[in-house]
Formats: sequence, structure tokens, C-alpha cells
Amino acid sequence: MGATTLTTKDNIRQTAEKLFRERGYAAIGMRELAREVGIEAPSIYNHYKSKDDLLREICFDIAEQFFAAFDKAVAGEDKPMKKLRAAIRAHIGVISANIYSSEVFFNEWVFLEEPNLSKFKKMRYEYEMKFRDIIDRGVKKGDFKKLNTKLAAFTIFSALNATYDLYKSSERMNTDEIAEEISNLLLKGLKA
Amino acid sequence: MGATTLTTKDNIRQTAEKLFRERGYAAIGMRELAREVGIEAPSIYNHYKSKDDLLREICFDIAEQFFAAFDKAVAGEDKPMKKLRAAIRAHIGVISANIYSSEVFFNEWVFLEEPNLSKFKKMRYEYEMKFRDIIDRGVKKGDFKKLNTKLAAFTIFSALNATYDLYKSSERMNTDEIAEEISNLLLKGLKA
DNA sequence: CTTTAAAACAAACAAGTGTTAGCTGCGCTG
DNA sequence: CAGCGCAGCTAACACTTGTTTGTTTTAAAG
Repeated sequence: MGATTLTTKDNIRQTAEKLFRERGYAAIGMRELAREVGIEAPSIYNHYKSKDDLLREICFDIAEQFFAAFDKAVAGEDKPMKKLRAAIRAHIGVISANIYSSEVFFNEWVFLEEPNLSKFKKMRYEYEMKFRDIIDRGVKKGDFKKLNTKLAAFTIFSALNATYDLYKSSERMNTDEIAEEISNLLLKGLKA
Repeated sequence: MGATTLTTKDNIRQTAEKLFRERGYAAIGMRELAREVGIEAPSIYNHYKSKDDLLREICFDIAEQFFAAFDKAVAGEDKPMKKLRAAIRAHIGVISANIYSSEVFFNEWVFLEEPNLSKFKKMRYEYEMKFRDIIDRGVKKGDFKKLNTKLAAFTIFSALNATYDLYKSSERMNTDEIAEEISNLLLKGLKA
């Protein structure tokens, strides 16, 4: 399979992910993006309707991956603690498989235009709720101690959503290793 | 003390903090900033050398506050665990005392121009190292379990640096309450 | 008052923004 | 081979960007 030959559209997409990540969506103009791809700016519009359309595709593709990975990971597990561990591993897994675009997902979504912006916020909220539900159930079942579940979910999420930073340093850790250590660190505080 | 009457410079500064936070540094033009202040764009240059100069002042002022609060908080404490708790409380305290500008500090520093950008990165690294040092010492003393201190510091830091989000929701929690709960959650995983 | 300096202004500059119109050449299908 | 359409191009539009110039207003000091 010749994965070496990229279509122009994929080329634009990948170059955009790299540049948006490195210098931010707002700082990258269509002309610079085109130059990096090796074409002229107007040619981009043969593949994407607008700059916003490009950002939208990047952000929503990753969003889908987060949902899919979560559902698949949680499906097999029964106990809240195991569910949460599996969800954390899945979440970090998606990030590590998409180092560039996941960083765009986390940091550049603010530049989405309506109605994509509202749609994105809604999706993200729903995803966060899936995590919070696990914690809520864990508390109700008595597996987790009684605590502010909103704050707990927030804390865990904040830590997870910064992990893309870990893949920048030279000493690249294994993904499962990261997931294991972070889970140990975060989940001890939950146990009843 | 008539704190109600603001100098134009302070007015620009505060308006900038609010707008940069709400819509991002890149999205706010000098004309819009000026309009919100109630002056014309060129008048801003009587108080700030450039747009970058304005961002620089906001970011570095908060940076100083983080350092000062850390040093003051840690000074009294002896045991690593108490040191860490105090540092966390201090860090969250600075954020809660500067809800607008701290969010700019965390999210908009990327738009700083050289040499401010490099200076900023260096400062932030030094600050993070102060946290990591506490953990390192705690491990050496045997108070903390043996773990990847870099990853542990990273996790704690990620959680702390997102707390500005907590002050956005309607049900505003008390700062000490937040610090207490987050500490409980994060530090259980460290104990030997 | 008069002088002086700070701070406001309108006008303009040079560069850059995303995007569109219209044209050209290439390769596939009939 | 003719015709179709995809995908590239140049040129340009309509703004917007941060900032500078030169001038006028404002307010405090002598």
C-alpha cells in the first residue's frame, strides 16, 4: 500500500495540523499554508470551502475518535474503577495517536465559527459528562468516597488534556506507561 | 481612597485583560480595544509601546505574583507534603485573585514576540522546577513513594493551571475549598 | 494668564487577511 | 479525437492589521 503518496487534500490537512499546532490557527495565513504544501493559496479552495472548514474537519475528526475510543474501552468493564482506568487509557491513546491534531483540538477550537463553535462545545460537554457519570456511579455504589464529583472530573480531565505536552520532550514515554502512572496518581484520591 | 477613578493606562490594561481573555489576543484589534476603552486606537500608543508590550505587561505581572506567592507560602513549612499543599494553595490563590489576567497568562503567552517569548518560557520552567524540587526532596526523604517525579509534577501542574475555568461557572466555590479538595485528590497518590 | 508637556485626535501607510473570478492545462471518458 | 471537468494558476477585491505622522486639545506648573 503506497501510503507515501499523499493526495493534495491530505497534504493540506497534514500541513495545516502541523502549522496550526506549532504557531496557532490565527497566526497561519492561507498563503503560508499553501507555500508549505507547495501550491498557491487559491488552490486550497478546490479542496476546502474555507479556512474555518479546514479547522472544523481537524477538530471534529478527533472528537469522533475520542467518543469511539471511550465507548470501546468502557464496554468490557464493569466496576467503576476499572471503567475509569480504561477510559483514561483510551483517552491518552487517542492523543498519542494524533499528537499534532489533538493539540489543535485542545487549543485552537476557540477559533471555530458558528455554528461549528456551539456544536463543538456541546460535544465536548457530552464527552466530559461520560467521565463524570462513571465517577457519579462509583460514588453511589460506594466504590468511591463521597466528594465533589464535578471538581474530581474536572481535575482528572485537566491532567489528561495536557498530556500532548509529554510527547514533545525528547525522552518519549510509552503511552501505556503514561496512562498507568497518571491513573495511579489520580485515582488513589478517589478510593473509598 | 477613590479606587473608582482609573487612569487611562489602567483602563486600557483592564479592558485588554477582559477582551484577550474572552476572545483571544489574536482576535482583538487595537481599534476594538480602543473603542471599548472609549478612545481612539492611536491614543493607546501614548501608554504602551505596542500591542506586544501590553501582552507582555499582563503576562509578566502575573508571573511575578506566582513566584512571590510560592516563596511566601513555602517559607514557613518544613515537611514536603505540607510544603506542597501550601504551594498549591498559593498557586490557586493567585489565579482566583486574577481571574481575567491569569487566563491570558495561561492561554495567550504564545503570542509574545521575541525576546519576551523566550524570557517567559524560561520563567515558567523555573517556576515548574520549584514544584518538582519539592516532590524530588519528598521522594528522597521517603515521605513520597518512588515515582516518575517529572510526570507527577506535570500532572499536578496541569490540574492546577486549569482551575481558572472553575471560576466561570455560576456556583462559585471558595478558593480554599478548591485548593483543599484538589490537594486531597492529587496528593493521595504521592504518599509512601 | 502664559508656558509646557502629556494625551487625545484624524488621516494615512504599508502590509497582510480570507476569498473570488476567470483563465489554462492536464487527464479521463465517450 | 472531442469534450468534460478537475485542479492548478494569476490577478484582484474588499477589508483589516498594527503603527506613524503631524496636529490639536487638555491640564497642570510657573
